[in-house]
This record gives sequence, C-alpha cells and structure tokens, in this order.
Amino acid sequence: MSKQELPVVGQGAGVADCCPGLLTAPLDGDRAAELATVFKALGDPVRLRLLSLIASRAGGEVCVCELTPAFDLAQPTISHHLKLLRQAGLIASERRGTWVYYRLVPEATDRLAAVLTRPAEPGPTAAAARPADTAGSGPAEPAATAGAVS
Amino acid sequence: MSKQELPVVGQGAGVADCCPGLLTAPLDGDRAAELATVFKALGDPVRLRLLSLIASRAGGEVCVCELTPAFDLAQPTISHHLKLLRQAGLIASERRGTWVYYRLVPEATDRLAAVLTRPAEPGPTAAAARPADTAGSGPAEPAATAGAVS
DNA sequence: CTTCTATCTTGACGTTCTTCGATTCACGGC
DNA sequence: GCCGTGAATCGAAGAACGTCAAGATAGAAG
Repeated sequence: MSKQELPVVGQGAGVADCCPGLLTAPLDGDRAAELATVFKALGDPVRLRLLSLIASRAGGEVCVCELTPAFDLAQPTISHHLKLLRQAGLIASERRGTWVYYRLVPEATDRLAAVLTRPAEPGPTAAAARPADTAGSGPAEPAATAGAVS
Repeated sequence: MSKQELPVVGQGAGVADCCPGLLTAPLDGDRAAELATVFKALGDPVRLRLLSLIASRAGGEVCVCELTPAFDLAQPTISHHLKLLRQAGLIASERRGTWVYYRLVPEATDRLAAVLTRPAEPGPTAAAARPADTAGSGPAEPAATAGAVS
C-alpha cells in the first residue's frame, strides 16, 4: 500500500521549529487548513476509538480483522475511517500476507499535542488574570470605552 | 450570557486522573463521543483561526467586533462558529456593555494536549523502532497463525 | 489454474454541517 | 420612551460526511 498521504503532519525534519503552537500566534490560513484536516479526522467517535485501539496496542500494530468486530459497523465503513486516519497522517498501514496491519504515527500525535500546549503561562492560576492593559494594545477602541460603559 | 455548555471537557476537579490518555487505553464509547465533540469543533479552519486569534491575544480577551472583519465571512457565520467553540468548552464569553468578549479556557486545551500525549516512549527515536516480538504479544491469533492459516 | 479468505473501492442514500439573508435581542445614548 | 449599534437566533440552500450493499483486488492454499 502506502499511497501518498497528505503531508499535513510534516514528519520530515524541522517539524518542531515550524509550528510555534496554535495558542501563541494567530495561525495563517494554510496552516489552519492543514491542522483542520487532522482535527477533523479526530472529530468522529469511531475514528477516535480506532486510533485509540491502534495506539494502545503493545506491539504497535493491529490487524483490521481485530478492529472490525469491535464496532457494530460494516467492514467498508471501518476501512473508510482507517483511510481517513491514514490520509491525515495519524496512522500508517502495512500489508503482511493476507492481512493489513495499522500502526500509530507518533510524530503526528506529538505534533498535535505540541500545537495545543501553551508555551508559558504568566498568570499563576490562569483564571481571573486579566490585566487592564488590554485596552492599550489589543482590542482597539471598543475595549477602551469598556471601563466607562457601566 | 453564559448558558450551559456541554461539560465535555470537565473543567471541574479530578480532571487529570480521569483521563489516562487517548493513546494508552482503548477509549470507551462515551468518552470517544465527548472527545469527538471537542475535536470536531477544532476540525474547521475558521474555528481553528478563531481559537488561535483568541488564545494568542495578550489580554486573553477578544471582542467579536475584532474577529468578524478578519474572515471574509458574514457576521452570523462567525457567531455560529463561536457558539460551537463555546459549546465545546474551548472558549468562554462575557458581555461587557454593548460588546461581547471571548477568552480561551486553558483547561480545555491542556486536557486535549494531555490526551494526545504518550505517557512513556520505550523507543528512543520513535521511528523505525519496531522489534520482531510484534507477533508474539500484540496482534493476537491472526498474526500467530499467519504462517498456517487453515 | 482455480478457489477461498481478507481487504479495499465504488456508487448511492440519508444525515449533518457550513454559509448566508433576514429578523430579533441586548445595551447605550438621545 | 425612541432610535442606533453590536451580537445572537431563525430558516433555507448547497456541500460534505457517515453508512451500507455490491463488486473488485491482493494474496495464500489446494
């Protein structure tokens, strides 16, 4: 197998430095589309359980014949979900004899975890920490009048 | 505002111990549905950029009047996406005067990052590290009988 | 070569999502 | 009390998604 997957997760070199994180800088359109593809692949309970079953396996590989009977779904449906996960770069497939084995791509999940991780938190509890300099730099003129409205 | 959000991210107490991670254990159906809701909220480029814009703001709050003109989309559409993000527990809204301000819920993204983080990696480089004991422990009987099927 | 098993692909159907225009609600100013 | 502005809701059109039945493909066994 191993057709062309979308290189959305960029498992090549220089992965860590290209992605400063979703929560740090305002994410341009291209990167948003790339990340949305991966997150959309995770946005389904069946695919989430498939990925969990594959990732939690000790040997790192699961046969399709083990995944199908766990889901009350037809085999083509499972195959379709596996294809979406593979196109998102989250899993990889390998044919061995009659059976096809799927394994996790750790770089993909590592990258997603890094994208969702905040770099550093100046506020201690991260709640109710809202300094008043908001009106000075960011939210432009409406925030400047926010203190006088009521 | 602050209607009821779906408690999918569980920002109450005992959050960290209830979720051993997506990649560790095989995820039951209920938790898969909960997580899928949050990931589905992230599975759209517009919502991803909205979240990024909100999270990367210094003061932690962004007015809707700043988000709308950044997207070439109608204002009801932005409002709809913000509602989905809020229902997923990723952001929270607060009305101040005429304007409504959105801020990130850090517990939500922290939890997602934890869910996507692998607990311990026996392989050092995590790539091309696949020992031959795969057939012995993991993939159960189909792999064991791979040499003599029927 | 034939047959069988395991998996993927194709085509179709119903559901859900994204987007918009029009309307409605909330709040402040007059 | 009335009007203007900012934001949410409602209803609808179009696209995308999830699911399955049927057929096609790859490999092993006889």
